[in-house]
Amino acid sequence: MKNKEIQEQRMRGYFLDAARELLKAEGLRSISVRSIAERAGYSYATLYSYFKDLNELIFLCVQDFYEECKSQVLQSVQRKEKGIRRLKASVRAYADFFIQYPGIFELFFIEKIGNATNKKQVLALIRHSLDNVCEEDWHYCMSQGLLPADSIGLMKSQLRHTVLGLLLLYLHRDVPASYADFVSQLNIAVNAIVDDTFSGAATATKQTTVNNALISVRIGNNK
Amino acid sequence: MKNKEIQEQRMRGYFLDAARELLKAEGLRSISVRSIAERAGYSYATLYSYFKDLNELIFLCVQDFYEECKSQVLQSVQRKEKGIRRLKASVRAYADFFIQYPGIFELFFIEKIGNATNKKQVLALIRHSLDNVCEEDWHYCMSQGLLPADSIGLMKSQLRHTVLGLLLLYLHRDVPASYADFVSQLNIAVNAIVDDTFSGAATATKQTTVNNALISVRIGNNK
DNA sequence: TGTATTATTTTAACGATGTTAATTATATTT
DNA sequence: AAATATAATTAACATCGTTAAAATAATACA
Repeated sequence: MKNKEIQEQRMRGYFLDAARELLKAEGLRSISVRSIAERAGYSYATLYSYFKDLNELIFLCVQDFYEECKSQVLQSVQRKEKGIRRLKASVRAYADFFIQYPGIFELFFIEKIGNATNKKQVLALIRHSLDNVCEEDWHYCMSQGLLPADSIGLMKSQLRHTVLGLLLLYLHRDVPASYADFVSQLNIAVNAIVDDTFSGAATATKQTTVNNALISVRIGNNK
Repeated sequence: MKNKEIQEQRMRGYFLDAARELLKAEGLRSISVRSIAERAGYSYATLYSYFKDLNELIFLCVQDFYEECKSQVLQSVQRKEKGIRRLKASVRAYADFFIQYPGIFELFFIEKIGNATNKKQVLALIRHSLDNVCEEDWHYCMSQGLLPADSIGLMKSQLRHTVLGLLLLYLHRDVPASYADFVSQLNIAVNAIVDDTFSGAATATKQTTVNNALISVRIGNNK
C-alpha cells in the first residue's frame, strides 16, 4: 500500500504549498482554513483529512521557510570573503528576510504554537535559526582566532535578542520610521556587539591568536 | 451640559476597567467585545456607543498599564542606592512586569494597532517605556559620571532590543525553559551591555569615581 | 400629570472564523 | 454490475467584530 502514502503526501503538499504562498504574500493575518483550501483547490473540510488542525498545518511551513531563509542568506554573502564582515552581512541578510516576509516573522516568533506533533523540533529550529544561518561564519571566525572563543556564546545571544527586538519594533510598532533607519540601527547594534563585546579580551586574542587560555577581566562596581 | 460628559466618562471607565482586568488576568487572547461588556454589566453593542471599536478601547489601556509598570519598577528599586546596580535592577523589574502580565506585553509590543485617535502618542509611550521607567537611574549615572555620556544612547537601544527579544522568546517560544534561566540570561545580557559597552571608556570612568570596585575574573579556553 | 421627543440600551442579524457531523460522490473489490 | 470502502463536499455550530432595527428609559413640554 505505498500508493496510499504517496497520494497522501501529495495532498498534504497541495495544502502546504497553498499555505506557504499565502503566508509569504498576505501574511498570517489573512490566512484561514477556507483561504488555504480554496487556493489548494479543495473544500475547507478536506483539510482536516490531512492535518489535525490549522495550527499543525501552518507550523509545518516553518522547516521550509527556514531553509529558504538560510539559502537566501548564503546567497547574499557568497561573494564576500569569510570573516567578521561577512558574519555581520549574514546577520543583516537574516533580518532582511523577515523584513521581506513579515508573515514569516510572525509565524516564527509570535504566533503561539499549540500542540503540534513536532513542537519541540520546530521550537529548536526557530531558536537556533540565526546561529545556524551564520554557522559557517562563526566557525571560520573562531578557527581563525578573529573572535575570542569564550565570548562567542554571549555574542550569539546578544545578536539573537537584538535582531529580534529590532524586528519586532520595526514590523509591529513602526520604529524606526523608515527602512533606511532600521538598517542603520541594525548596523550600529551589530557592530557594537561584534566589535565591542569583551573588546579588551578580543584585542588580546587577536594578538596571541589561538590555543592559549583566554582571560577576560570584567570590572563592575557594587555601589 | 457638564453632566453628560461626566456620565460618558464614567461609562467609558466601566468598560476600560473591565478590559484592564481581563487583560491582566486572562491575556489578550481571551478578550472580546462580549466578555468586556459582560464584565462591565452591559450588552455588547453598548460598547460601540462609547468607543469606535475594540481596538480603540484596548489601546486606551496602554497609558494606565504604563503607569502601573513604572510605579511597580520604582517601588521595587526604591530601597536601593542610586547607581549602576539600581539601573540594572530597574531593567530587571521592567522585564518582570511583563512576565507577570504577558497580556500586557502582547498589547504593548505585538498586537497591531489600527487607527486609534492617539496612535502616535501610544506608540511613543511604548517605544520609550523602558527608557522612561529608568529615567532617574540614567540621569543619576550620567550626572555622576558612572557611565560615559556618549555611549548612553547606544546602551539604551541595546537594552531595549535585548529585553524585548528575551521577553518574546521566553513568553512565546518557551526559551529558555525556566524563569530562573530567563533571569540568568537577562542578567548576563544586561551586564554585558552596561559593563562592557565601550568598556575602555567605562572602565576609566569607574576607576576614578567609584568607591569599591569588584573584579571578577572569568577564565575560559578557546580550543 | 400625561404625552411627545429624545437619548440610551438591547436584541437581531450579517459575514467570517475554526471545527465536526452528516451527506454525497468517487474508487475499489467481489 | 452490485456492494463496499474511501474521499470530498455541504450543513451546521459556536464564536468573533460590527451594524441596524427594536425596545426601553429619561427628559421636555403642554
